[in-house]
Amino acid sequence: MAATPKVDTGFPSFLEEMKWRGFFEQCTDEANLGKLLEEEVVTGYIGFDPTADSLHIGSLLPIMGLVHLQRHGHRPIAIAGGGTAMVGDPSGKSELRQMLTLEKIEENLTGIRAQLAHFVEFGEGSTDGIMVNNADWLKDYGYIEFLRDVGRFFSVNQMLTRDSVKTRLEKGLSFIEFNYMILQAYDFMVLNRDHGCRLQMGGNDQWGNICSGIDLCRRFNQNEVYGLTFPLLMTASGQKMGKTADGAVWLAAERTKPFDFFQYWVNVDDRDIPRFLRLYTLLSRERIEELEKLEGADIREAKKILAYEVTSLVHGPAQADAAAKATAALFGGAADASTVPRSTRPKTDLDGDGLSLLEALVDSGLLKSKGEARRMIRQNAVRVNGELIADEMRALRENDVADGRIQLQVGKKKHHHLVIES
RNA sequence: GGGAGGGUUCCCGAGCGGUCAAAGGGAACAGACUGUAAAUCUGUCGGCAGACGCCUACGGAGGUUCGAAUCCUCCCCCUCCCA
Repeated sequence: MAATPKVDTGFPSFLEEMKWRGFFEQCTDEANLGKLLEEEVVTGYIGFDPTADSLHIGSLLPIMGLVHLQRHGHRPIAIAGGGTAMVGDPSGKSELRQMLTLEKIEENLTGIRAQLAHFVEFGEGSTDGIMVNNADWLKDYGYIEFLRDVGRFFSVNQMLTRDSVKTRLEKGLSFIEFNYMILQAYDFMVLNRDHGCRLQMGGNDQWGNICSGIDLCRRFNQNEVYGLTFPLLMTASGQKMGKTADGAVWLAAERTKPFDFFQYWVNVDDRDIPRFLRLYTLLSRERIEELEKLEGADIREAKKILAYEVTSLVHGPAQADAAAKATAALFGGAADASTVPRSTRPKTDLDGDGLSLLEALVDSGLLKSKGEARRMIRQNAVRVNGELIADEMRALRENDVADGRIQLQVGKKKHHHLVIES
């Protein structure tokens, strides 16, 4: 079985590239990990939480971590936390999160599995990735048994010193959350034992959990394993990655349309561009350094490239092309508008009194309620076919149709075309 | 188990019988300015209705009152102190 081929990355080593790209926050034993990576194919893993049926931009960073690992000729494991999702990680959260049902988690796993396959080559070869679900070994483990097998290796004293626990001690921490660390450590032990996994990566908030896993591997398997964490990303404006008014930016096309996804990246703060190019694209070092030199309005070029590259990674080149084209049409004045978000309506909707603009704005998904639509019109934010609308009672009629469509616009950035079918 | 303090609109957080769709801040959105950026200024920020207004909201269920987010009862949840 052929292994996924190693890629010429232009970097001397995996760690070098991770550092340059900004993935490297801290590492448990850099010298020895570096040596290991040089000597053999290393299996490394990252866990993903199946809290929704799609991953969002926040997960893109760890995903890219796996991608780079594989490109350097190592073997990535993506572990879906089907078991641990039932418990809930207290790290970085201020309160107990909602518990998920088993069925819901199963459902979510299916979606996530498919998404990860876009990034990582899964298969049987020596450097092909694999995907596992920790529910397989956690779900039916008996409580008493687990305590005797695993619990005895954990010191409560030490657990209490972990940041993830310590910060929650003031607000309160339920016992179930307190156990999360043990479960994650156990995961690492299992992957080490059954798959020879020697490295766990994750966000820096996972540091404590990773360290616990390393300890457990040493005690259980007498194996030396390593941990590497990524920085916890904030945008330049201090926001968590990937949050917009409508919530998270998702990787699933059904949740966040490729066009909107593309737009998210185009609208990124100037200050984030260098970092994002390094973290979220596979562009070469030379190319990125070139783009980083851009200043002022020229940064927009870099943004478009960033948007194209990321969209292409997530949705494929065809979707990225389409989004780029639509963007050019809407913001650059190019003629081709064929890829702008659209919906169709029968011509008869325009008969009689016509179609209420308010309704059209809401139905198209541009705005959430008619009230909001009214407000937008009052604020001079709504345009039909490029023309500013002042009348809330405006109706769309046949003479608004040009070229088979009516163009709706809210604000500067939200566009929608109503395609009229006769 | 006993005692104290809490649960308010996306988040934080005022309100403690009518003038409350609820102060203030943050986030977000829109307008001006720009480069589909940032900063700044202005405006908006539960739903329906052109408007009058109507409806839904202050942990849950009842009750008192002309009238409750505000008072009473029971329940659920959280924090703290004692055991």
